[in-house]
Amino acid sequence: MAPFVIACVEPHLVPIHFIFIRFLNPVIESIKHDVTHTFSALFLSQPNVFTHQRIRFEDDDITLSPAKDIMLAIRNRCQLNSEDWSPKDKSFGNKNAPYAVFNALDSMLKDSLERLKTMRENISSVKIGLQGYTCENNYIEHTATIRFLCLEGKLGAALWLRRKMVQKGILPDVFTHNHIVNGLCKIGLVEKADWLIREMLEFGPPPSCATFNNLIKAYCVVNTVDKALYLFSIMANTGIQPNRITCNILVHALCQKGLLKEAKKMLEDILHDDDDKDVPDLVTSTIFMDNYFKNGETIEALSFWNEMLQKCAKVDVVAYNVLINGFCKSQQTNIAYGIACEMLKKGLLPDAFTYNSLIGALCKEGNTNEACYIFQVMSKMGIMPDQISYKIMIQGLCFKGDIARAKELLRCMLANLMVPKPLIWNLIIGFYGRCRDASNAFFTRDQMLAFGVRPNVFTYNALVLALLKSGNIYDACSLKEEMPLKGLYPDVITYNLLIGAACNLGRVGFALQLHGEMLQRGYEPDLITYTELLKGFCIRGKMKEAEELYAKILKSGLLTDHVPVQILFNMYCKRKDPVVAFNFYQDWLASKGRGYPY
DNA sequence: ATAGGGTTAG
Repeated sequence: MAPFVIACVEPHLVPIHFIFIRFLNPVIESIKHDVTHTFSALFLSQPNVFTHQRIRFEDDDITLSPAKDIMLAIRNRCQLNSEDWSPKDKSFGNKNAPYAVFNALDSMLKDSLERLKTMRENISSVKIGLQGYTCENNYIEHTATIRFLCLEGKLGAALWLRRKMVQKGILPDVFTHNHIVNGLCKIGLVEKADWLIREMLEFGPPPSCATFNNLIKAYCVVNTVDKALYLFSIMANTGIQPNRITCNILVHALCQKGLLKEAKKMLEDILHDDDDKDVPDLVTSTIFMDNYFKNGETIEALSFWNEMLQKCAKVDVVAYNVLINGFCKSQQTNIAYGIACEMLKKGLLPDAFTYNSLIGALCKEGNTNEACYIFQVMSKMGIMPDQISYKIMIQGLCFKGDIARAKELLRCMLANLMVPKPLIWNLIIGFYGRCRDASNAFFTRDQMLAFGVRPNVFTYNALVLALLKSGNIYDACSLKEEMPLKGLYPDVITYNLLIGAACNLGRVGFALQLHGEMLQRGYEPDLITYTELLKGFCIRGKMKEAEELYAKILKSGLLTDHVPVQILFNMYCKRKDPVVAFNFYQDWLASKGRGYPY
């Protein structure tokens, strides 16, 4: 992908890089060949291994070819991606880009040389493995491979290799197992990780505190804190002492669920006989401070900060970031700014989180000039803006209507070899949609596709909006039909957009047809759907249907804003039914008094 | 060596 992006950004730089590729390619190819052969030899000595296997687990199964994955794992360390090498799109020529591109080329060169080095090392270690075939060498090599496979997310292969080792009577150590547990959790196979820990408890190696922490964290992430707590109790039963990290994982999860009191209680219980319980843990305090800021309780948050300053040996960048973000979120950007300066004076360097918080706050204030300035400062301080920085800036600029600068930043990303996530493209497309500029919306979508970014439901909804705003309901509907062909499905927003547009055109029949289709496909209409339909009935003067629908809304308990009420009220007024309108209004007030939300 | 807190979310 990287060379492809360079090609698009700076076509005139192609020759330099091309020479570079041409120079390295024969070397790379010969080594790739060498690696493949050495590995084939290694694996072919075991007949069943090379055939593609289907590994079946108790509760799930993953189709994979472990040997291939393992070989790829080794080769990936050596691979230079020279495939996508074609200068296609020349529309991104930008005079400011060469420096960035040279930097990128420079780092790619270093990277490639680095890869060549590891490749040589790998080959020699494989050859040692073949000739010597000592157990110790194999053990080190295999556990390293397992770890690498886990980092790559190839857990099927990692588990397979582990099983092979176990079958040969060699048990990988607890660190290797922890990598597998962590890897399984990262790709969402939490149950599988749970199984592995049970396996470890039964057959060894005995799980460590870190093993449990991995799984406890995973259960918290998928919002099954009860399971995490259960695991916590298992831990105690098996004689493994929970540590600070265990506490922090659980405290964090409980706080996020709004169970602050429970979190504090648990902490007290665990730290009951801890000698230095008077010295607060920096991470724990940071979690509490963040939680209080998020609940809008600034004074409590600050009391944690003061305690940290007094009792902790030193505070760190994360603690400062929580403080800065807290003030940013409460729209006290100047204070946040001041704290960032104080942080610098203490010798703590702000990181991407710090800058992103500040930029976000400035954008929210509408101060995009200042935000742009901080954005530049960030780069000068050596912190490269990440996808989030760009997202915040582009969103702020689009909101302000400054599409020129927003697009400039998009170009900047591409020049820095960052491929913008769909969200960022969607912001630009959404802007054009709101401006009724369907042609630029689709042009941006095409650029997105050209950079290999797949549109998502939000992209389609933005495009549907663009078409509807420019009065083209027919094409908007075709777009909805196109979605399943691309593996995407319209959602409630898509339907609401179309239903709303149909109603505005007075085509209530068509709106109802869409509503029916929505129900048929299993989508639950929401308040917006009903509000749009209500509007449609009122526009066509179908008072009976409107009133029936309103009754349905009331009954469903969906009425959480005043819009449907206002639509009906305006209708009664327009129809010169002042008495009806007044009574309706009175009824609504009374229902509010009885505890209805609106 | 592995595990903990902070920035986005249409």
